[in-house]
Amino acid sequence: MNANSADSSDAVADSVRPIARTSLSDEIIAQIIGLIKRDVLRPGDRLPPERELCKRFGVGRSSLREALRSLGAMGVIDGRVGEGTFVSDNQQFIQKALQWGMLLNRKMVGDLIETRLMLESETAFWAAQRAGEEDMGRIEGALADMASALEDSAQFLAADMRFHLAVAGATQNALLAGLLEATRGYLQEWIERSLAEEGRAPDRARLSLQQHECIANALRAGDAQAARTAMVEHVLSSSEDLRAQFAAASG
Amino acid sequence: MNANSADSSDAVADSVRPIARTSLSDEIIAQIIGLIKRDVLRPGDRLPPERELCKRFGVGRSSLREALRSLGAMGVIDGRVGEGTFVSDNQQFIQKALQWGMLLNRKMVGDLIETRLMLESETAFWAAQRAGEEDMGRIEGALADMASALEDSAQFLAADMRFHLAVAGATQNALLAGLLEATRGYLQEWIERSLAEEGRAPDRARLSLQQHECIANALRAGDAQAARTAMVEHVLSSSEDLRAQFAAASG
DNA sequence: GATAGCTGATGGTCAGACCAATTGCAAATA
DNA sequence: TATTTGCAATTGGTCTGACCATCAGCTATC
Repeated sequence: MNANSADSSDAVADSVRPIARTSLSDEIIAQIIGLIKRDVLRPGDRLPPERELCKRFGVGRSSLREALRSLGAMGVIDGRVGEGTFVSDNQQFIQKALQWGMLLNRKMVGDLIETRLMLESETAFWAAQRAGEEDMGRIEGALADMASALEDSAQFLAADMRFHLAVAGATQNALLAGLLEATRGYLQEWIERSLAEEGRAPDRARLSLQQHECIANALRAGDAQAARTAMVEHVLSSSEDLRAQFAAASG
Repeated sequence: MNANSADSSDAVADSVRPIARTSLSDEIIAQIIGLIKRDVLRPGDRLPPERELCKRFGVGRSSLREALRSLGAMGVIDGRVGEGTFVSDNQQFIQKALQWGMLLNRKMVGDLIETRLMLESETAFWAAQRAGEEDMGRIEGALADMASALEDSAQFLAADMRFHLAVAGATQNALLAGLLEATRGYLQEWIERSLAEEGRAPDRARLSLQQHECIANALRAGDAQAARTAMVEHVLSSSEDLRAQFAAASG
């Protein structure tokens, strides 16, 4: 290779960039996401039948279906045979991601317990600063439900979850709320077992309720530090059982 | 509907649950994930050609390809025409999830900046308690690179990122590290602009280096509180520019 | 010894067909 | 009339076989 050709190839390397080689499916994905983003397609909406979408996009059914598959894998859409394909009501990428991660890496459950402490405490911190009346209503509603379900562990747990999700929502940070919801959703299974196998569920529930009241008070007062502290205390105490449960399950 | 049929249908409702109706693709996905989890397939490995996988799984190519598409959407595998399909070296579900979320919801960038503060500070907290010699080596190596690249903002930024990722790795919590890596990866673009358009990059870099040294010292000392505080300070100061940048871009 | 060109392997796409589940309507039934 | 039964259309799921575009590696050429 002589000096001349070397020069020209360097000049080319600086001014030329690889052309985008996107597959048909990827373009379809981009278009559908665009439709959802621009609210042309809303959660719950039904997409046109595949065969019609093929015509509209001008592609074969394989390409279209592969695009739909990708969207489905991310939980963006959801197909039901005989009915149609629907835009998911709740766009939960992060849940999906954790789901996949969990499939591939079981240790991740341990990490999840740990990460949850951080997520919960920080959501409490920010929720205290940002919760509006509506948010507080949801939070205290969940608290009331917990109080009236001390004997019914399933209902108690459901209200418990509502409480935490309401707090997450009050942060006004969708990403944070999504992360919390995802981790919580995954740990829920273990939490259930932990509560069920305990035997002394009512006692446990009473303590939990008390801790939640503490958190709610801090939120209502707008005291971010207190909210975080209360949440840390709660999560730590509830994590103990959880860890034991997990250790037993994975051992 | 008479009383008898009502009774029986209720009895059925209680004891019968919907049978799992998993599609072929989903089973293929499960099997491939199983192979990866059991280390039969390792990151970087090449899968058999599609046509051969079809025979082995005993399915048509559409089903197989839709399965591969799903895995691809989650970043588990990666197909290159003419070469083959490969298991991704880094399994980054969370990155993928954020990527999708970002496509669908632009506000998420704002949330990301906020969430990053929490992630960074908490990783510092845990890293201080768990960093081994190897981790500290990586961290201090990155710090040295930063020091020697004060004038080269691109290199400085790269070393900066290495620093933060090394800290994340030191937590020994893959989930936390993944979350941090994902958020960081996404903000990197904005961080670059923020540094580039500033003009006074070297000054900015010097301050940044100083803050990183502070963090590294706390980590080396195993002082978790100090590490967190130092990280909060650093991220807050660097976030100011970032926020301005983002506000300008989205405004 | 380097280059251009050929060949085979491989992912990407298409078309048409059939299957299975679901819905909705219409006919048969009580 | 009210309920059940049964058929037909719709729709996602799958299969087949074909063709294209791209890439790696080999081969013949200069």
